[in-house]
Amino acid sequence: MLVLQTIRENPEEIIRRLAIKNFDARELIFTIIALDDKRKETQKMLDDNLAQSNSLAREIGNLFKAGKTEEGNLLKEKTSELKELAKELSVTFEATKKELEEVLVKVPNLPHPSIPPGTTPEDNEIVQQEGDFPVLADDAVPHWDLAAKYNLIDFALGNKISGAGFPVYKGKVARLQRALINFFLDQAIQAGYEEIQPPYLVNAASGYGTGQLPDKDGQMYYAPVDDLYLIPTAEVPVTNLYRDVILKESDFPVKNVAYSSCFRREAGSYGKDVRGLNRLHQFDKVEVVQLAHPDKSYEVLEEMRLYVSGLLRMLELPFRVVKLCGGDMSFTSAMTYDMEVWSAAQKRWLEVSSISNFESFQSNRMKLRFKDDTGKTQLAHTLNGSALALPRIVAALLENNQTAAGIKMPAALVKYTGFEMID
RNA sequence: GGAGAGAUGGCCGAGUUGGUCUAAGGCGCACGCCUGGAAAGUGUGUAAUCGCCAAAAGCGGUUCAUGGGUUCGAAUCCCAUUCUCUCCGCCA
Repeated sequence: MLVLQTIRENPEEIIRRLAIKNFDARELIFTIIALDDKRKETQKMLDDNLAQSNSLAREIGNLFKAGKTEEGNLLKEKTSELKELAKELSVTFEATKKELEEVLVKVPNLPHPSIPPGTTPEDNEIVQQEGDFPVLADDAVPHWDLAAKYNLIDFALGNKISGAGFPVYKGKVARLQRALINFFLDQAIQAGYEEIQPPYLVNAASGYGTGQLPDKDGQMYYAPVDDLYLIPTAEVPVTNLYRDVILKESDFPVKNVAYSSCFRREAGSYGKDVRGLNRLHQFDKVEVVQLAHPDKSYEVLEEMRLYVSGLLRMLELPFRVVKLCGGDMSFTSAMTYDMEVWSAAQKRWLEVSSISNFESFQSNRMKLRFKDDTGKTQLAHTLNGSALALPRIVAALLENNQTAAGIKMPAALVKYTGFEMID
C-alpha cells in the first residue's frame, strides 16, 4: 500500500510512474484524494464535537461532586444533542476510512525510476549471464522422461492421492531434494541469515500484510473451517513476524531464511509450461527475507542478487539475471530480478528465483517501522528472494547433467546427497 | 472437546464501591552527573496514531485484547468474539 501522504503530494507523478506498470491510476488516485479530504473534514467536526462532550462531562462531574445536583442535571440535557451528532459523524468517518482503505489497496507499488517500460517478458532487461550451456547427447531428454527412466518422480501416483501438480518423489531424487534444502539453508546461515521455521497456515491479516490479500486470494488454498490460508511462500509468515513491530535503527539489517513447502492453486495455468516440475501446486523452497533501512534497501537487493548467483554457480548451472520491465512486475514490487536457469533438454530458461525490493509497500500495510536517529518512526523496507525454489533446480540438474552412465551431481552437493550419480 | 481463571504501556505489575487515568511503582532503555575507566549510586526523560498549523511549538481526538452496549462520564459495569493459562479428556 502506498503512503497516502506521497499520493497527496504528487498525484501526477504517481500516475506517470504507475503507467510504467501499464496501470492507469488516474481515477483511483483522484478518488483517494477526494475520500481523504472527506475523511479529514469529518474528523475535524467529530473531534470538535467530542472535545465539547468531554469538557461537559468533566463539568458535570465537578458539579455533582460539589453537591450541585440540579445544575448538573440541567447540563446533562445539553449533551444529548451533541451525542446524536457525534454518532452520525463517526458513522460517516468510519465508512469513509473504510472506503478509502479499499481504494488504496488497489493501487500497485511504484516501480523504481530505473525500471524499463514494457509489457511482456521480451521487454525485460538481461543484466547478467553466466556459465556455458552444456552440450548434451542427441538422445538427451527432458526431466519428466528422466524421472520415469530412473524411477525418480511419480506423477501418476501423485494424481491418485492428491491430483495434478502434486508429484511423489522417490529414492535418490527425494534425497536430492533434502540435500538441496540443507545446502541452501547452510549457505544462507553462513551468509548471516537467521533460520526460521514458520507456520504453514496463516491468518487473513498475514496474507493481507504481504499483499496476497485481498487481490490474489484465489491463488491461495483456504481452510474455511478455521479461516486459515496455506502459505504460497515462506515470505508470508516470515515477513509477518514483524507486523506491527517498531525496530531500532541498530536492528538493521534483519536477515531471515526459512525453508517451507509452498502451496499454490495456480488457477488458470495449463499447457507445456506446466509439464513435469515446471509448475506445481506444492513445492519446496528456501526463502530469504531482509528488512532494511530505506537508504540501504537497493544495496541489499544487489547483495541478494549476488548471493543467489553464488548458489547457482556452486550448482554449476548456467543462469542469467533478468531485471523485470514494468509490465512484468508484480503488484507489490518496486524492483525485481528474476534468476533463470538454462534447461538444456527443454531448451528454455526456467525461473528459479525472484528477488524483489518492496520498499515500504508491504511495511505500510503491516505497520513495520523503525525509530531513526532523531527518534522519529518511519517505515522500513522489505525484500525477499527465493534461495532457491527446488523443482526447477531439480529439473535443470537432471537435464543438464544427464550422461550415458547416469545423472551426475555437482560437487558442492555430494556431501549432502551422499552419492555422486543417479543411475 | 468439558470446567475454571485471566488479557493494562518494551517487560513486570497496581488500579475493577464508574469521575482530570495515558494510567502508580519497578525493570529496561536514552541522556547527564559521579568515576582514571567501569560497576554501583544518582538526576532527568521515556507509547502509538490521527486532525488543526507551511513547519516547530501548542491545542484537540482515539487507543487499558477486539467489537458492541449502559452512562453526562468506563481500564473499572453489561453482552459477544478472540486469545492465553490451569485442570480433565484425547493425542505425535
